[in-house]
Amino acid sequence: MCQLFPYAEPVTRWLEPEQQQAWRAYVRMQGELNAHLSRQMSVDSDISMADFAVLVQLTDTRDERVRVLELARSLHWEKSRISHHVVRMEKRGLVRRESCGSDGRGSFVVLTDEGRSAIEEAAPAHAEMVHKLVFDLLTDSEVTALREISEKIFTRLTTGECAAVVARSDADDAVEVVPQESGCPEA
Amino acid sequence: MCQLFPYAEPVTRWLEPEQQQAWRAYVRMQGELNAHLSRQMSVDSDISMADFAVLVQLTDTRDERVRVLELARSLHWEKSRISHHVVRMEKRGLVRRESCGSDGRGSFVVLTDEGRSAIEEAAPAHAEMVHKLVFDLLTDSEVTALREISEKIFTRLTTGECAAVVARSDADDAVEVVPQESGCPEA
DNA sequence: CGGGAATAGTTGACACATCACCCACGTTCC
DNA sequence: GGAACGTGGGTGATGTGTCAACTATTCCCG
Repeated sequence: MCQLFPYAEPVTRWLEPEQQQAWRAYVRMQGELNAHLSRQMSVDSDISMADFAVLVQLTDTRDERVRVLELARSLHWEKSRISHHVVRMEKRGLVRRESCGSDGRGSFVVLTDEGRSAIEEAAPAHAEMVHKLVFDLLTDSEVTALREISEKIFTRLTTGECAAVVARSDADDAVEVVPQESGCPEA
Repeated sequence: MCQLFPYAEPVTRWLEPEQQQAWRAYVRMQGELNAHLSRQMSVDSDISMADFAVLVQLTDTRDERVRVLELARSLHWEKSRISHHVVRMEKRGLVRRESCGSDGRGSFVVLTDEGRSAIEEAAPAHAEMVHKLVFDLLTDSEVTALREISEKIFTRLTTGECAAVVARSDADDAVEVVPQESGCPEA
């Protein structure tokens, strides 16, 4: 709508006041919540949220071993991020690497005993924190709303055009997206 | 419920299934949304979300100059983070530093012309992105819910015990919080 | 069989956040 | 006036995330 300018000076859609308020509130909350949860976990369990996420994936798997790229996909991380992170976790003894017989390129990430006890120590406090900071405050309908809002946005992010530009596991996988301006034939 | 263990093995409050779903959805969404917005901004405006946040604070101020710690407080950043970041932004010409006459310790961060044009270039695309990824998808009541949920959690985070442990602008400001167990006189 | 193309994963440079310290200046109070 | 303490701000080491480029293997197809 409202293509007022023949030479297409882009009409900016700024946020309405209520949208502004909601957006600012969300951004602030999300930043603080992340910071708080990260700090809490690293203070009383000596692992980071990122470590925790990796360990959760490992414990969720039978055999407690996962291929590196499968890890990347389930966490929505870039493969280089996973690679770096696994190196660091290996140095700290949380995981171990094993080469994959059937595919010479591949390698497994395997949970160590130390890794298992780390997550077992961290999980209860983390769950308690999430309760205290989130679910103890929200009504049932707010919990539902939170899920629905999150799912809508997430779906938007991972399907269609957005996904094409952004959902890439690394630079060399990036699909070359020429915008194409489909609705706008040149003057 | 279920205090089965007389010697108070801490009973973990795990998340209910609906809470689990909501929490997972939120975490995934929040991660992807952050990533997407950051990438979009750095791709088509050559500044980061952090730069953007700083520049917004500067343009919101009369005179376009702000004291460093005031910046830190309004952004809820640690002062060392602001300090490092201002150094980098200064190197790229987005801001300039000026010493403060009335207080020999202090210094101002001042918006440069280059900084102003950077944010003016970045803002419309960012606003459009927020529309496309968030507000175009949500009903009015969902927008309200998002704000309320965010405000509740944020308030929880910045008041009371949480704030004491976590809301610190830097390590040496950290209040030494001895838990004190106020409701629990020693045996 | 041979020669791309895709796949699995690594590496190095850089940007960024945090932590623990540090220093300079200002305030207060004796 | 100066000791003690608070405040404004900076520094360097370290851990982490991203990008771009790279190696090694496997797949596909003629």
